[in-house]
Amino acid sequence: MTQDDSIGEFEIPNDRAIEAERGQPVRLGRKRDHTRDAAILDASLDVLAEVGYDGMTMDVVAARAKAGKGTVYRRWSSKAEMVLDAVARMEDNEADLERLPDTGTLRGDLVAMIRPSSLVESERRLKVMAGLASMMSRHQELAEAGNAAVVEPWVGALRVLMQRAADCGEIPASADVEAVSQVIPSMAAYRVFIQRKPFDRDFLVSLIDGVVLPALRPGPVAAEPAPRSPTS
Amino acid sequence: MTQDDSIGEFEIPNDRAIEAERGQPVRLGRKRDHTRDAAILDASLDVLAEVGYDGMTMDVVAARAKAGKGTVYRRWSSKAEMVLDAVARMEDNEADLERLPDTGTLRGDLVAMIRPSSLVESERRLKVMAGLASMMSRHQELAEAGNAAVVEPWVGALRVLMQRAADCGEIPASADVEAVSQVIPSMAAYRVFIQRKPFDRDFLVSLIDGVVLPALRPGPVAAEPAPRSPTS
DNA sequence: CATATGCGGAACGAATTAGTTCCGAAACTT
DNA sequence: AAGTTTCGGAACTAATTCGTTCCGCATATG
Repeated sequence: MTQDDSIGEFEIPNDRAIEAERGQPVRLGRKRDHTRDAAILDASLDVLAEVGYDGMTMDVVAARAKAGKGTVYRRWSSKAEMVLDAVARMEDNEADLERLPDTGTLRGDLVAMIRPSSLVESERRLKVMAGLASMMSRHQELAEAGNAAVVEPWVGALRVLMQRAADCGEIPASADVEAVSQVIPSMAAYRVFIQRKPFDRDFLVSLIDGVVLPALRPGPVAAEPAPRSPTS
Repeated sequence: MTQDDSIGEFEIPNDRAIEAERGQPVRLGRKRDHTRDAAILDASLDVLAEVGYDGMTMDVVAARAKAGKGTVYRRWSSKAEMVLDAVARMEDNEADLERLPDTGTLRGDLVAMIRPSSLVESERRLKVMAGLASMMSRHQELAEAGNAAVVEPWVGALRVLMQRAADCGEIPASADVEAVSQVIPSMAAYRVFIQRKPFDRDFLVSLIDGVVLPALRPGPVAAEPAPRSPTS
């Protein structure tokens, strides 16, 4: 700054000075529209669920989000980074799993977790996982993001419900809560992308009544059943 | 045939005539080496398990099998057909699942199915499935081939063991054998390509003792546990 | 021996696609 | 008003890969 600078200019710092001070750049020009971020990431997840990582092209994603590719690449430097971000942010929108039911019985709680909206959302997430599957074997970070966003919150919620039932004495303390809480998510994945059967309320209820609750039920304590003679 | 044809020519037909009659062409030239088929399909499965369908290139498969691409395309008209054949033929090599153990107890049978060679083979098959996953959502035929080759024989073997135990009265007739027989394969898939933890004997034994056998165990018959008051 | 096919390998053509660049218009700062 | 950045959209570049074709050699029939 020159000697001619007025005091006024010195006392009322310009935006560049503010930027330098606060580390929050006040940039010239049109501001970035951050609602486009969500639109692009959402389009990514849709395409991912439909055709998988390798079948997904940036042109299709941009077109579906009604965005130019320049807008996409201004935000993420590559397809891989965009997908990673899309998967990571799925984790945030899980209001369902935060407020757990408390009906008085474990069965009531498990059944109460089945709501039409969560069925649709869970199926979409499972399909996203399937779309990532072949990529996950090569990309460790992506596998962890997928697990953290799709499966782990679900397992965690079920574990809390089961642990609470164990603490209340509704199920025996010896129950393997850690293993059983993985049964529903893993069999859901098996059903959605191997069996390709509908992921609906009936399926989950029969899983709860046919596998989960029986596995947690108190049983003969250390009463080894007598071996039958081999049925040769 | 003309009137000049000798009787000899008529009675000893040439190879072309044999071909026409039997529909088994007797072709000129070097014969196709069918041991190359297996080498190429095996290389396909290896590459498929490593990098997935879309990451797999025909050049790499041919090179790994020490074959030229011409040799490959003489056998299958496209990458998709080759992979479909490779997956379908996996189904045949399942000697393990044919001769089921019969130890006298269900637990003994289930544990007896865990052998080092079957662990390795199962893990490879699960990785092949993972490599196909994103493709399966688009290609119905491939999804069915994968299921028939990898999962269904495994589920089927477990179902037989469990059904036999039910018939012998070792487990209650009310047990949901159909659902429980899917637990081990689906949780194995979950472990291998989502959790990415080792697929070993300890995992399977703890699954048998922590989930499968408890779920099949006789329990309080229609004894609804008293609801606790919600833990508000 | 003449002819025809299969072999591994390399080169080639066509199509796809990640990522870049440019356009005109809109929105923001100075 | 002037300058700067973002926007959607289109054109472009460079790399990859499927599938074909050709080569020289091996192996089969006639």
